[in-house]
Amino acid sequence: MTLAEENYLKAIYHLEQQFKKGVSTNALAEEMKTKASSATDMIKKLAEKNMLTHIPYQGATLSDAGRDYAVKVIRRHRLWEVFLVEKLNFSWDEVHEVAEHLEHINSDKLVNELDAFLGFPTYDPHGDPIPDKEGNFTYIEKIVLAKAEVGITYKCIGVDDTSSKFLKYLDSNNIGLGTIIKILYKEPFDNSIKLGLGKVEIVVSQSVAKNLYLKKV
Amino acid sequence: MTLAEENYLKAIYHLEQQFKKGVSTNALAEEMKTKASSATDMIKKLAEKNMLTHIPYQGATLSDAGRDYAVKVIRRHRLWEVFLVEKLNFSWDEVHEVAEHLEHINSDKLVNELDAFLGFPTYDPHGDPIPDKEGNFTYIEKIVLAKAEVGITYKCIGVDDTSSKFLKYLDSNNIGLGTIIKILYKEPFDNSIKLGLGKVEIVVSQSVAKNLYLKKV
DNA sequence: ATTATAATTTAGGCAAATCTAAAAATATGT
DNA sequence: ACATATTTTTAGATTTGCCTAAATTATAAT
Ligand SMILES: [Mn+2]
Ligand SMILES: [Mn+2]
Ligand SMILES: [Mn+2]
Ligand SMILES: [Mn+2]
Repeated sequence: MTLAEENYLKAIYHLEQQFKKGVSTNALAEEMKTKASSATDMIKKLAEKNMLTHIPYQGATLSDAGRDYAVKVIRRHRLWEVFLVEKLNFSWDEVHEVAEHLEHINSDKLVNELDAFLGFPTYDPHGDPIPDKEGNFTYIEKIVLAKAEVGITYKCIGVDDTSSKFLKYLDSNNIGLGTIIKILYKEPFDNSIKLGLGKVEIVVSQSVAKNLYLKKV
Repeated sequence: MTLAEENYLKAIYHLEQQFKKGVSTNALAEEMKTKASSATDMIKKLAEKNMLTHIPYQGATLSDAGRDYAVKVIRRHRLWEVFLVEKLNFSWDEVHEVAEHLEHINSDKLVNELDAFLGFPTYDPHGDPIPDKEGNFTYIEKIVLAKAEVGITYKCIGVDDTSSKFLKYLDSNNIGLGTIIKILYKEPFDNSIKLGLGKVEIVVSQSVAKNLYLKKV
C-alpha cells in the first residue's frame, strides 16, 4: 500500500462511517482535496487490490480487508498524536499534520511498542478512540453540543473538527477534553448556545456547537 | 525536498566523507542500489536546486546548502534510532530500516523536542555522532580494529556496517558498544585477529576487523 | 598513438499520482 | 417525458523516479 492509497482508504473509511452508505466519487474527491477524476482513478486501483467494491456511477464500499487496513492507519495516527502530546510537548492543535506523516510508517513492532510505551491509551488528544492491536474500538456514547439539553451538565469528551483554528479557539475559551459544561440557554434565532464553564458564561455559535462532543455527567 | 532527494543527499554526503573527493556517478548508483542513469538524473536535479555542483564526467560535490540538508537528515535518522532503542525496546540491529523512514518527517519541532526528550544524546546506537540543532558533530577519534596494536586494550565505540547480519554476529559474541577488547594476536596469513573479551578469547575475520571501531582505554 | 575498457550521459519508455477538458450516465424539474 | 443540471467517467498530459539500451567521453594497455 502506497502513501496515497493509505490516505484514500482512511478518507473512504471516515466518509462511510459518517454517512453510513457507499462513498461517492465527489465526496471522496472533496475529502481528499483533489479532483473527481483522481478519485475515480484511485477507486479503480483500490478495487483492483480488493480493498473495496465499486459499481460505476454508484459508489465505493470498503471490503473487510480495506476496512481493516484503514483502521490500522487510524490506529497509528492516533497513537502518534498521543505520543506528540504526552511526550513531546505538542499541543492538541499541532499534532494532526505531523501524525498525518507518521501514520504511514509501516512497522508492527514500532506501533505496538509505541502503544505499550504510552500505556495503551484508548483515546487520542481529540477524544477519538484508538483501536487496539486487533482493530477493536472502545466505543463511547457521545452527544454533540448542538443537541444537548438546557439545564443539564456535561463533560467535554471530544471534537469533530481538529483544525488548528478551531482547537485554538477552544483553548482561548478554556475548553478542552474533560471540561465541565452546563447548558444555560439555546437561542432559537441563530442556534447559538450559552454555556456555563465554572463561574464563567460564554456564548458559542452553531458551528462550534456542531463540533464539540459531550457526555452527561 | 522529496524523499528520494533526501536519500540521495545523504548518500552523497557519506561518500564524500568516506573518499574525501567528488562523488562519482557509479559510486552513487551503487550506494543507492540503483542504476547509473538514475544517479545522473538525480545529480542533475540536485544541481538544479543548488544542493551540489556537478561537472559532467567528473563528479558531484555538495554545496553548503546540500551538506547542511544532508546533516539535518542524518540528525533525524540517528535521533530516531536512539528513540527506538532507548524507549521502544528495539535492538541495535532493528533500528536502521525504520529510521530510514522516520528521518523523512520534516518538522523542526518534532526533531528538537525528540532531541530534548532523549536528553540530547551525542551518539546513536551504532556509535555514530548525532549532530546538534546547528549541525555540529562532536567528533571522536576512532581506530578501526584492523589497525589496532597487539597487546593494547581498547573499548568498542562504534561499527561501520550497520546491517542486521553483522550486528547480530556481534551480539552472539557479546561485543557491543562499551565492550573492552584486548588485542592478543594478529594472524598475518589471513589478517584475522585474536581478541580477549574478559576471560573469553575469540578470533575474528578481517571483514569483522574492518567494521569495528575502537579507542584506547 | 591507437585500441580496448570502463565510466558517464543521453534517448526513450514505464508506472504512479495528479490535472484539465470532454464525454457519458444519472438525477431533477416542470 | 423531456430538457437541464449534476455526477461520474474517460481521454490525454504532466511530473517524478526509475529502467534498458545506445551513444559518448575518459582512462588504461599495448
Ligand atoms: Mn497521511
Ligand atoms: Mn486525532
Ligand atoms: Mn531514508
Ligand atoms: Mn545508526
